[in-house]
Amino acid sequence: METHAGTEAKQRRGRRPAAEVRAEVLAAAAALMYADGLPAVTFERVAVRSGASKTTIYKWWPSPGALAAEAYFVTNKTELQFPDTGDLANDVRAQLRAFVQLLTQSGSGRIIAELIGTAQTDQDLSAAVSKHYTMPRRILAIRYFQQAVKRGQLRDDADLGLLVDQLWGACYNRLLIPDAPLDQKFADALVKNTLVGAASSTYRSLLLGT
Amino acid sequence: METHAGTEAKQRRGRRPAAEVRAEVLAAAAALMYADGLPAVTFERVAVRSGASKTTIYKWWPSPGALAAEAYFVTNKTELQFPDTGDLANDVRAQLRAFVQLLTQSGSGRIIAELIGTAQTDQDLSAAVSKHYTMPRRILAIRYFQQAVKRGQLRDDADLGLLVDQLWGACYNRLLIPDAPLDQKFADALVKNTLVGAASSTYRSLLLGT
Amino acid sequence: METHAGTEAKQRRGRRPAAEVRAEVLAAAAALMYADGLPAVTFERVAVRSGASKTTIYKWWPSPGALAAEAYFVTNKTELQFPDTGDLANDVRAQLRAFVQLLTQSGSGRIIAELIGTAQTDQDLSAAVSKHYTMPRRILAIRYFQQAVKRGQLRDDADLGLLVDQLWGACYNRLLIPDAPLDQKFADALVKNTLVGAASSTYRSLLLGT
Amino acid sequence: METHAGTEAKQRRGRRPAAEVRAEVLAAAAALMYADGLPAVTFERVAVRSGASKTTIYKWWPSPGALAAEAYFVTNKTELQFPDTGDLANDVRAQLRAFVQLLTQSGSGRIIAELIGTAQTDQDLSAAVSKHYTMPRRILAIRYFQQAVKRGQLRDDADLGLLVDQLWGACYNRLLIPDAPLDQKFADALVKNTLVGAASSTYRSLLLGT
DNA sequence: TACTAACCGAGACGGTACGTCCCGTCTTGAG
DNA sequence: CTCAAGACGGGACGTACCGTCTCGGTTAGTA
Repeated sequence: METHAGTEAKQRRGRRPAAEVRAEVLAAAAALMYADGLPAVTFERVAVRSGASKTTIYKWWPSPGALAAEAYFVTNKTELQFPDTGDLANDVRAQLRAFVQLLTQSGSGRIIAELIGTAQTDQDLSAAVSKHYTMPRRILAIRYFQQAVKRGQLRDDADLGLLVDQLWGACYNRLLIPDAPLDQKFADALVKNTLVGAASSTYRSLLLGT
Repeated sequence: METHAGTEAKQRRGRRPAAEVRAEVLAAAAALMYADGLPAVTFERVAVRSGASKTTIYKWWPSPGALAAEAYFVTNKTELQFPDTGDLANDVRAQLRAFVQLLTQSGSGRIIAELIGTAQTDQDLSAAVSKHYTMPRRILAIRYFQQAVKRGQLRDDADLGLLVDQLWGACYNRLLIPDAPLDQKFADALVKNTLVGAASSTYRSLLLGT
Repeated sequence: METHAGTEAKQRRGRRPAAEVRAEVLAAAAALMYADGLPAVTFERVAVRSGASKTTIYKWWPSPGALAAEAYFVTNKTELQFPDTGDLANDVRAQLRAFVQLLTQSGSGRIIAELIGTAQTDQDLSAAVSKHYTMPRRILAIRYFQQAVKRGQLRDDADLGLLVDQLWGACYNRLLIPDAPLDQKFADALVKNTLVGAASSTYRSLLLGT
Repeated sequence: METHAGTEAKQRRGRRPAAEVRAEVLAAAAALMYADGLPAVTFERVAVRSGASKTTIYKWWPSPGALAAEAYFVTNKTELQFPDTGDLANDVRAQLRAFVQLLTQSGSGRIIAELIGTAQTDQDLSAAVSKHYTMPRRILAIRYFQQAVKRGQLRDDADLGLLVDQLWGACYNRLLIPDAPLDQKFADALVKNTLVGAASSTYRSLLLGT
């Protein structure tokens, strides 16, 4: 309690409030991540930068990737919402445009790519990304699509989960395997094709006619 | 021991043919990769296992990832082909089924995922994957789609590159972000929806009618 | 398990008698020491093994070494005695043989060596060893020697403290710096030489004659 | 690259001559040891102070203690010699006085004590101390005693190794277990008693008479 | 054919991160 | 309100890897 204040060199031994430490660790991880990318988020550097000890960090996060993931999610607590105006194409287009915007304009694109990339060899990170990021968004989209089915905008037999992979998955694909550009035009075309299909009318009839 | 000095310990003196060394390095990298995954492919271990020196390996590959990529491509020289029977849906479905098969049944799935994952933080690997793997396959698919346009099976204004992302990209998405299963059923539904669209007939007319 | 919550997990709440806790701590320390040597006696492990908290242990012992020392002394409460039959050589020989026996046959040898060793860099342990172990034995020996002087078996001007170092100290030397064997033969020779000296009779006369 | 010299920040990567590195490591270890005692000699600190990497240090020394030992021996390359003037008592007294001097006056006493102490729980250090320090000195003393036997100054049946333990061992005992002072008076008394024995003349006759 | 010069692979080096263990201090929550 | 349970900062351990650089043996070029 420092009755006689003034000690300050010897400070910082012993226990500090957990919440305080956690916040500092996450802040340090976020700073490193935004500055130098995911590989810069090591337990070692985070410990030094945050003033926390490695022991403490190991107690709370299973891997540097998982720590980075939480740091990202905490600093990017975007409202999870999928506005429903009743106009399927418009709503989805708006969502996808925003998503492409996020991946390309802000610094988030690289970080998300690195998170997903690292998750391929880090089970804990993979679980964290799925639980706190991709899965909630998938569920939200599917709920919206269920409404669209009720409104008669989507076929009754449409595979709603598949739509997510065709729309957002295609964007992730262009993010992670950049053989083709990821932009608004792509988003718009994606929405259209997913809804109306790429087949010519004659071939379409053939496919459905059977 | 070593009564006749140099019988086999000294074997490795003098310079060996570059091609021979390269082959051994790639073989060692492949063995490590299949046994313990991509993180096991380090210059250090490959050097020990292959008998080559680190210096040599550094001369030829810019990063462990790039070495692993080449090791994978060399040991998986699948024929690049896209059989064209004239039946668009069937041809694409066959391709996608084979692709899903590759990603799920063989050990390739994990390795491809790890390669793409690591490529997010390894420019050299990213370039190698694109140049030797994804890009050639994208071009092949687009060429096929161009034939399908000529045959009147795809709309004239269809974005052919986008189709690749919707079909293969969706598969990669389920591989890299495993929130939903990647199987034959998914492949089939993917083909159908990409060609005919998910919109109900009424909403489809609305979208196209305008 | 735990149908009625807290049946035995919560057992350790409320304060337990200090004596009981002390005993458990010492028992845990002794167990660790005999099993894995002195370095295994850490506050951390003793706390876990004994169920006591580190705070408690810190309150009673200044260092792991001091704790280990007490654990050893408590479990080895050998009667402090120096039987006096009146026969100096026999009495001392018996004592020394028993001492060598202790150091070599039982597991005590290693532990005593480690205690003295660690005491070189642990003031508290050094003090504990001296106070509870070496010093009492030194005093006992000196008292016996004083009797021997009175009986006319030792020279009046003999340095009695020095005799302790020559007898027991030599044994400690062979324990701590094992360049030569520590056995009964050594003990016997030690006693003889300490009493009669190593000089030849002529050289002895020369030395004393002056 | 770096055709134009002058870079100096990037220096110190890659390999440096082994001898140079070894010397710097030993110097750093010695400095730490003399300044703060043996516990200050950790691989970590030595690495930082010497500029060498931990990997390198681990390659050459099995434990911090062994490193410290070598650092001590290197900086204290005292001539190994045992001057033989033909006067046994004088020669031994001179040696012992010098030894006591070393242990008490210079800073060596504490270091030797800590080395021997740590050796109790460090096999590698124990071996190093024996091989490079105690054993050579023991042999030297025994050689001298053999000459004294030839000269008729020591009894023919004297156990020469035992004399070492009685003389130097007793000193080590007072160093390591400081229950009694270690000084010149002690050294002198030690020499005398070891040669002529502590028994009174009557008791001595009794002992020998048998 | 001997003899030297250039080259190149084997592997030692500095740097950095990993994950673990321990010490000594301090917050916190159970009694 | 007290005190032990145990979380915290600090720091060392021993290992693995990266990327750089020295060293010494081989080969090729000279006498």
